[in-house]
Amino acid sequence: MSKNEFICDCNVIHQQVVDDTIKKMPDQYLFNKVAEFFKILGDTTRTKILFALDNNEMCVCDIANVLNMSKSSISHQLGTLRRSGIVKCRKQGKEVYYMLDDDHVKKVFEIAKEHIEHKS
Amino acid sequence: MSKNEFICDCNVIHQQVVDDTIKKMPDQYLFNKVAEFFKILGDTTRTKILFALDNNEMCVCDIANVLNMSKSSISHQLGTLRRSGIVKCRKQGKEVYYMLDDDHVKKVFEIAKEHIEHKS
DNA sequence: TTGACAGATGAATAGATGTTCAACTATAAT
DNA sequence: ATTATAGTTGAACATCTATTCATCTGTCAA
Repeated sequence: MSKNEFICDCNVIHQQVVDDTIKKMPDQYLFNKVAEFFKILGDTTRTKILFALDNNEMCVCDIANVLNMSKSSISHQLGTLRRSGIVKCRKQGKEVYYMLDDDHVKKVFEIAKEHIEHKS
Repeated sequence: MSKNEFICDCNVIHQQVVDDTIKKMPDQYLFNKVAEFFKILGDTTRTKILFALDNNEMCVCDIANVLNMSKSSISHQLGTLRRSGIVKCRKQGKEVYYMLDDDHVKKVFEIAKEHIEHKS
């Protein structure tokens, strides 16, 4: 595949607007990162976990009980959240305690709630 | 499936924290809505479309050209964004112009960018 | 040392999702 | 009326992803 190959199957109607917009578009990397961030938040299980951790740090078994889901499933999702830098953990004995590692998540949640309340 | 059936396969370790957290959890409906909102934003094509519409309204062909993607693909994604109340459109002749329909989206994007810049 | 339990992890499966393709509607121009 | 173009839409396909299952590690207690 050539770098300059065009996939688009239709004509430009407003050349000026298209050119200006292309000039202003950030690079692919940023879009991927942004979409990745939202994708992480776009799952019911993960949103519940993050909400549960909003006030307290919690161990895996406690989170599993709050959500009434299997330990394994929760552990997988916590791994995803940890690799994304959204939660962090500390080990104490047999247990692993998870907590939020990003103030941005709280803010984003607030705005999402506003959006939903506004639309409904 | 009974309403009271438990799927969780492990013991509660901190009963007080678990009880308090369950009490504070919003209902299923809100979690679904929040996750749905983020899921919509969690796709590179859609994030690009929203960014492109940040300054100007644009017709489908123009957006397709900016992203160098097929008309059909863009139209499908615009449908998704419209059904979620994130963009709206107006028809003029043969063309359909799309624009952002939610101030919350801009705010959420700002915070996402902060998050990414902070982590990298 | 042995048994029990918290947690992690890879493979497998089932369900969700994005793009393509083809067919369709609607509007404008000849 | 006919033709061309903008846009929509449903089906098909390929890819991605969440949960489950089985297995593994590490820590504590007896």
